[in-house]
Amino acid sequence: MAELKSLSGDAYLALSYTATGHAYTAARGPETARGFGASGPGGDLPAAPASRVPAATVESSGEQSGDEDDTFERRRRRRGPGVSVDTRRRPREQRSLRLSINARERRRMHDLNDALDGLRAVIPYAHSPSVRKLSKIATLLLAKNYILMQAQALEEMRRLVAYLNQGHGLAAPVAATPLTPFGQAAVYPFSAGAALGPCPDKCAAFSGSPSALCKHCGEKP
DNA sequence: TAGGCCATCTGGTCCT
DNA sequence: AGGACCAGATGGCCTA
Repeated sequence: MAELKSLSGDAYLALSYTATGHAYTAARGPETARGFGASGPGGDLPAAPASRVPAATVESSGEQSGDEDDTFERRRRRRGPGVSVDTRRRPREQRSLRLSINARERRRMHDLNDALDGLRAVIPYAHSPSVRKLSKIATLLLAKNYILMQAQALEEMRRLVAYLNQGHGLAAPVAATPLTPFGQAAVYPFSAGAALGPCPDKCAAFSGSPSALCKHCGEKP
């Protein structure tokens, strides 16, 4: 269960992926080794770590490479002629335009990844070098659930304020459901108190329902 | 080795 | 026309 161990114990408890029922995991290689490096020799082409770059990418990314046309043609043949960038352009112009489009797309994806990194930075899970980075899908799902939890916390807070404004003291219970101060324990998705659940990995401890992200969900404790 | 996750390339579509 | 966005294809790396 390394996937879930890679997160703080309860990080996944509210996580589920019901749309397709797929069991996503957070298992990943050490992301620190990836990163996005400085621009490569091709100008604005980022120097993606060679270890992650497909061979064809390496060839076609280097604008100065003598093999790039071969690679381009190979890919074009593989995919069939299709509609090239602009059939009225000369091949050299086509190639140049294609490279520019590729670079733009690469930048766009890097921006997207930067935004995801920003999201990872603000959602609560164990951030440490020994913990794998959340996958993209896990990041989005966790963020969604975190937002929902925060909204719920806000609502609890409003109820508490309204209650206090009616002249009641803090000593009295606010609602039928017992609340720890400010109701946080009831709404915070990763509280240590939510350690009991049907899943051996405690992933369903908070939501009370098995997480599709946890392979151990449904197993007998 | 299979499965998960990812980066990149590519063609298509829509928008400005 | 050019840029942004999207989805499919491909191949590499990592882990169980």
